Amino acid sequence: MTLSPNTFTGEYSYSLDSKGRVNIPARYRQVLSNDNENTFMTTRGQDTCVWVYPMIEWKKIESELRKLSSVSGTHRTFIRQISRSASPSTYDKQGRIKINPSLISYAGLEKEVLIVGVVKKIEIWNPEIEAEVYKKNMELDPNEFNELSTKIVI
Amino acid sequence: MTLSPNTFTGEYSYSLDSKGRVNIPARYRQVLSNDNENTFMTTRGQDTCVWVYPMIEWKKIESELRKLSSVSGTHRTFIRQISRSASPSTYDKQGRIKINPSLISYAGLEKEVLIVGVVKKIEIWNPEIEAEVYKKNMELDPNEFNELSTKIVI
DNA sequence: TAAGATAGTGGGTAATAGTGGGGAATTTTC
DNA sequence: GAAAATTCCCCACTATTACCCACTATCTTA
Repeated sequence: MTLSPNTFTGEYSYSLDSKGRVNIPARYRQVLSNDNENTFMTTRGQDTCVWVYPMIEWKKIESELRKLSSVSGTHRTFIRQISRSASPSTYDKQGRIKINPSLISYAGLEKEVLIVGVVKKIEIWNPEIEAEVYKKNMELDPNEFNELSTKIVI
Repeated sequence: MTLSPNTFTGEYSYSLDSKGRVNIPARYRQVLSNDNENTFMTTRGQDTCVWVYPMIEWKKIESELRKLSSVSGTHRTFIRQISRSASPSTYDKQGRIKINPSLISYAGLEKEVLIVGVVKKIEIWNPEIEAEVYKKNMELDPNEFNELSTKIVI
């Protein structure tokens, strides 16, 4: 079926090899539109993980970032955080992209990694860290979630 | 008679086979509109069951999720929780879809499963769990039902 | 009620996906 | 400019998946 292009869902448990490569799940590659030219932008996530954007989606972010004035300190920090670590990566014949050493250490990645599709982008987690973050988030304000879910999930 | 498209009612008792496949009742397949291309999205239900959306219906949720900004931590968590368990499945020549191992274990599914049509989507239950949940819900606050009656007329 | 059509279940096999590693090409460093 | 390091491309192995076929039960129709 023609799934929505450049839209990622589901989670996968894959491995990061000794060369710093991770597989992009086949299903994700299949929904990538051609104009991405098999390329993703990898960058630091807002959470402790690596964010992987299809190139097309990244370009939208770039233009959003351009619009944000650098006047506000928060804005500057935000732009710096997301932009400084961004680096493109094209997947090889086997469907793997390379993750920078600096991103690997930022996200605390080890051999086993958790890949999560979060609609517009892909997250790469150390599964243990994700579990902690998950637990912490569940303790957070459930009202907001309820509100969101009554609006969105049917 | 022509039934409403993508509208599911009635319950069925089917079996989940050793490969994690369940049949979609023939009647449900018959009311599926063509633009679904025989594909469903399977996700974790709010209750202890698997939710199965016709693709068209899921895409509405997806587009709502796309509107949320990843700058908000709550939004990020919300998107992640909905999206991570979602995976598409096209039914085979025999009319079966595949249920992820993680969804099977979440919903506690065993060989015999209960399939319930809940209008916009389909639920897959372990029949024992469903019976418990049903019992518990009946004991719950009848006021909620009264409140519902102001919203919907049967 | 007999025969054909449709529906549900089980399992085998070819194709695909994921993982590891070798070696050529390229870049970096001294 | 040579040695070392890194990157990139390719091949090979294994596990998983998707597709196909077959059997039985049920429903439909004449």
